[in-house]
Amino acid sequence: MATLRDVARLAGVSIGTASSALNQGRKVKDITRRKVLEAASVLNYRPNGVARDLKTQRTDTIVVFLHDLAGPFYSELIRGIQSVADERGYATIISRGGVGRQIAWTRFVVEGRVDGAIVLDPTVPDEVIRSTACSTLPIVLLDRTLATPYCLHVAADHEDGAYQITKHLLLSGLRRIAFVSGPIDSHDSSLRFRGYHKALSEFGINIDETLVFRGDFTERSGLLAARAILSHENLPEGIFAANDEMALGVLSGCEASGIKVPDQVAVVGFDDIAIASYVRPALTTVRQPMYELGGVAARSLFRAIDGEQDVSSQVLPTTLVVRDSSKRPSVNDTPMAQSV
Amino acid sequence: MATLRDVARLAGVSIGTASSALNQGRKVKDITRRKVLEAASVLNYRPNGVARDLKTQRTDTIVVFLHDLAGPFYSELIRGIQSVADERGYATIISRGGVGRQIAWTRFVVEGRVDGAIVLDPTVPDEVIRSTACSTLPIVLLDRTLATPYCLHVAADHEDGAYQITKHLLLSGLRRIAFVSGPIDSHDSSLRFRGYHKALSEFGINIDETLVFRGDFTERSGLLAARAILSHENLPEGIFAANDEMALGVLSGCEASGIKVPDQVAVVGFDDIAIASYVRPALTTVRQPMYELGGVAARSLFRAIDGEQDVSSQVLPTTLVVRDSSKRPSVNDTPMAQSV
DNA sequence: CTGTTAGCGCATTCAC
DNA sequence: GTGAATGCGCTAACAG
Repeated sequence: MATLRDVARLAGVSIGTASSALNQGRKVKDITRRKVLEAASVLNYRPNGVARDLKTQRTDTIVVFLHDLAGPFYSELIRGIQSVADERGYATIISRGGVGRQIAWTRFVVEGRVDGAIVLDPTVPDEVIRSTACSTLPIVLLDRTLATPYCLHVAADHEDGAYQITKHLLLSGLRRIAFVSGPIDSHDSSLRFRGYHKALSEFGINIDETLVFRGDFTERSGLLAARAILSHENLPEGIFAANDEMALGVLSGCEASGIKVPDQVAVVGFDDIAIASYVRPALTTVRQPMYELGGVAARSLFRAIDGEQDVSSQVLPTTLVVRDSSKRPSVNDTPMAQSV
Repeated sequence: MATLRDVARLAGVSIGTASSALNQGRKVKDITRRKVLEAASVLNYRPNGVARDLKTQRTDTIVVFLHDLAGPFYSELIRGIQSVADERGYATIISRGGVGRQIAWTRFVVEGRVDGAIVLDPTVPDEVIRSTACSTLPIVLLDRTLATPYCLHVAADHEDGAYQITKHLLLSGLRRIAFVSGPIDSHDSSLRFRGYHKALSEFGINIDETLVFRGDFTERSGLLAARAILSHENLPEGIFAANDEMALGVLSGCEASGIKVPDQVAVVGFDDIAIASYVRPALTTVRQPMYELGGVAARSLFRAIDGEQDVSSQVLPTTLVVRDSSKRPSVNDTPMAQSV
């Protein structure tokens, strides 16, 4: 592989001149530039990025850590991030969770092969983040908070989303509403539960412990929860699953038991995954503004990279998406947003 | 940020010794190593990966270029790739298409910040790949062929998959089968058409040009194709859409026109996306072994990185997935009961 | 076992 | 405008 030195030699100039001819560094006579460019082309010269990064102490690259790529909204998130990274001429690299996450974390974040990181992966331990975030490596946390320097937070308003969707059920006249939670250590799930709780309180309803079930965000756990719920002596009127996957499981469970949704029981979820609008009945849910979240996260990160000190945490609003799974036969509902 | 020199000084050893104490380079007396480790810990030392990459001329990183992340099987592909990259201690970075693709391509591939690349993105021009693939940067192409050195190919057997699914319809007694293609320049779509053609030929049926429609792999184009097809003077008995998204559009089109699937017309797709099993009727389709494809691609890439010369192209078998959308009434099926 | 030294390839400062 | 020289931080080869 040809190096800058080879190009310079062939062009009959110094290495410094070759460098500034190739980049827009200092002024170079037009003839000289042409010579250098031609030599570079002849030798099929490609600058060595690693050497440049070492010299300039910048990589112009950010990394995004995702737990999994399967979710449909991750794509939106990435698009949002990229839209602002592209503008700045930064490359965006995506790293998926799993076994290799530690390798990637070490390589990119700890060993400084990127200028900043955005993390949406609950399995990255707090302490790991705390011990790596620093002035040369700011980190933006999505859907999680962690009070430590050089660490910013961006999140959708899960609590409000849960509040809205619960209220939607309450306004439809439902009162006995079951809740299927995510894993016990899920921050999102707690916030959603809080919103659920808040809406009930406003209607003077206390949490009925027998109507709260624990899932783990998988479809299967939703199915199991549905079985438990449907075996309850008196059926709830609504079921709020803390995410759509579980809501799909609940739907299957109801179908298997011959319970009609929404006539006998309304079912709602959270996230608005793609399948939500395809399943029958189409699922009422809450949509997070993933594209915007990505954009805001990236902008915050760049501000931190630029050395701005106090970039505050940000919370973005969610949207209620009303579909068939919560449409009561008798009630006129008030659709806020609409489905595909 | 502390450097190796700082650590060495604090530990009272030479920089070379510090280096070999931190890595598993050469033998270091246990006491010395302990001193170095402690100094590193005190200074919160982190090795500079960029400097190391420059020195060692390796990055231990591969990049995967994907057109989009939204597709559900991309996640599987990545998992397959990672499973083998992880084993080798390589980091896997994912790069999405779009505006930033050029930035990423230049930065990672051209400027040598990775050791190899896997490309599943039809929008990367052939010439770009041809001009960058070299001994220091082998490239594995997924679902595409390009005869050029240091460039390998891995693909699912699209033709055979299409052949199988068409034959499945033929064996169900259908004869007039429409085909909805992808974009004209899609290699995948051509191969699928070829399989369709081959199956028909075997049954002594010639291609009926009036039954071939062009789509662009989007759901919307499937819907449009369905409209065109259903306006045909005599309805076909089956519709083979070259991918599932379009098949979903066809399904919508049939529903909108009051055409019953599969009773009046069978509809099949290709890819087995997640929604395929949720839609009603559930979609008959062809599944690509994405996880395996990823694994095979990564293994081939590593072989090339290791300097092996002739790594041959590989083709992996697909699987027919029969669901309701192709079940003819005569085949004794109860359209009343449904299950996931 | 450990210290010294020479680059990896490039951008950049200082002379001219 | 251009050339020569310096060093980014590290690994590895060479000497002790």
